[in-house]
Amino acid sequence: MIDIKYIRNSPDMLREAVKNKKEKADIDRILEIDELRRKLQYDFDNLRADQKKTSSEIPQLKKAGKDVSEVMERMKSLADELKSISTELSESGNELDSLLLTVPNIPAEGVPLGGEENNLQVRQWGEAKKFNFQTRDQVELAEINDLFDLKRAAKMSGSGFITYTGKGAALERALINFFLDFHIKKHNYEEISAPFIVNRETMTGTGQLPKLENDMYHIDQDDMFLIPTSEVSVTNFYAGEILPYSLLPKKFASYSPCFRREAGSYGKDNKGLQRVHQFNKVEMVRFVQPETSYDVLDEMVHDAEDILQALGLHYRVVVLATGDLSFASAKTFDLEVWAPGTGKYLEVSSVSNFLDFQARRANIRFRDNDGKVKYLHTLNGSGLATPRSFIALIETWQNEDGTITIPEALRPYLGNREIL
RNA sequence: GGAGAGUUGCCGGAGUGGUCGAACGGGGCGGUCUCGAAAACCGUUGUACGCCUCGCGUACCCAGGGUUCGAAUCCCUGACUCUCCGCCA
Repeated sequence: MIDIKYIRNSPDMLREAVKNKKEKADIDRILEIDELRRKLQYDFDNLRADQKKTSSEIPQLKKAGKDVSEVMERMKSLADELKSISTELSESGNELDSLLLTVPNIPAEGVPLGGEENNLQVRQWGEAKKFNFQTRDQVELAEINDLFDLKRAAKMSGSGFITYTGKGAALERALINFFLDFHIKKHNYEEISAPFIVNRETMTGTGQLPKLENDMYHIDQDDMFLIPTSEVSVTNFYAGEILPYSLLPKKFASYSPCFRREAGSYGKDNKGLQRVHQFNKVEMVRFVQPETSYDVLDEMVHDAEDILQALGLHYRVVVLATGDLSFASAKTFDLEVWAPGTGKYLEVSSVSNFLDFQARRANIRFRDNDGKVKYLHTLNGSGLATPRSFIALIETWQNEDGTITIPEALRPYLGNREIL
């Protein structure tokens, strides 16, 4: 959520942000409603002050044995007037609130303008591996090694679902444990495991709602949602709280399945494990003091990179252009890992700084050193998602005979075997 | 799923229609005392919005409605927590 005062003072900044992010928020209507609401609030406050003052005098008049019928008469009409103003006030308040929820975060300075095509590579690590034999892609490797079964998964759940089998299931579980342990031991994250089903308020807190309602699985009976990422539940862990200064900064690592309808994206890069409705992910979530958030953003990108490096996977780091940035994010880096069999870079991590945007929505504050209550900053990033890491790993570490060498860092999680 | 109890400020906990933003206790902070600390004593201690901005006004006692001139206090609906019973991984 963007501070209404900020919108009031710099509406052009917001018009610009809405345009660059290809959003539809109506800034002019917001300004209009805001002004109306404040006028009504002013009138209401004054009438209310009058009512309270007179009201407190009534018992005294009664005690003194005076006739209060005239005062009562006036109070009655005052009460009527107040009632109608308070109705208008709450109507305009509600409209303002729902309009404010449609305003996206403002892209940070220096973020490239334009759509996906303007995403900018900032660095890369390693290089595309050369093979002296004909490489196979994920699907071929999966068949040879019995790693996953898409047909049978579709039978149970439909297209876009996966069933990992045998060694594939073991490898996937190894990846999850490896990711979690890595962040906990090497980067000092605190492990957390929050619910996978959350309510509407929680989805609104991190900014998925109202915009992305159609992209999420919804449970009608209870009006609950399956989380698309554990960012949602973990960020809302502190919703509505004022955290003591000593608690910050807080860093969580969380494993969860992620559920995405991917409405409208059928046929787009969806071969094998590339784009699925349910996948596993280890997420990093941070609650930090405002002045540190951009440093923390860089740190988190490195935290995610460390994993790819430990697995010996070539990748590049890209800063997202305004049009590719998510609704709530001010600045996002994507990690794209090289998948030699598929012949593409695949997005395996997205690390974002939300500044105080989510904190305002979810009402997460902290008491600063000076005793003042302030909104904190939230960040999160994948570290990492398994399906595409899985693809890059098996394609990068494949051998001529179709077997897969396990990268050393992962061997402790797979019975210390060298070959999967 | 059934029955009951509860939800008040940083915490505990009063308050059942009228100067209640809220007694009292604890904690925190400041001060007196002390070489220093403890004890004791004194003071102070919520968030947000608005305006005629170092002051004043308003809102907030789980949430949303209602009754009333007036509600933390009465009524309705809902959420959550706890206890017991049932069911169950």
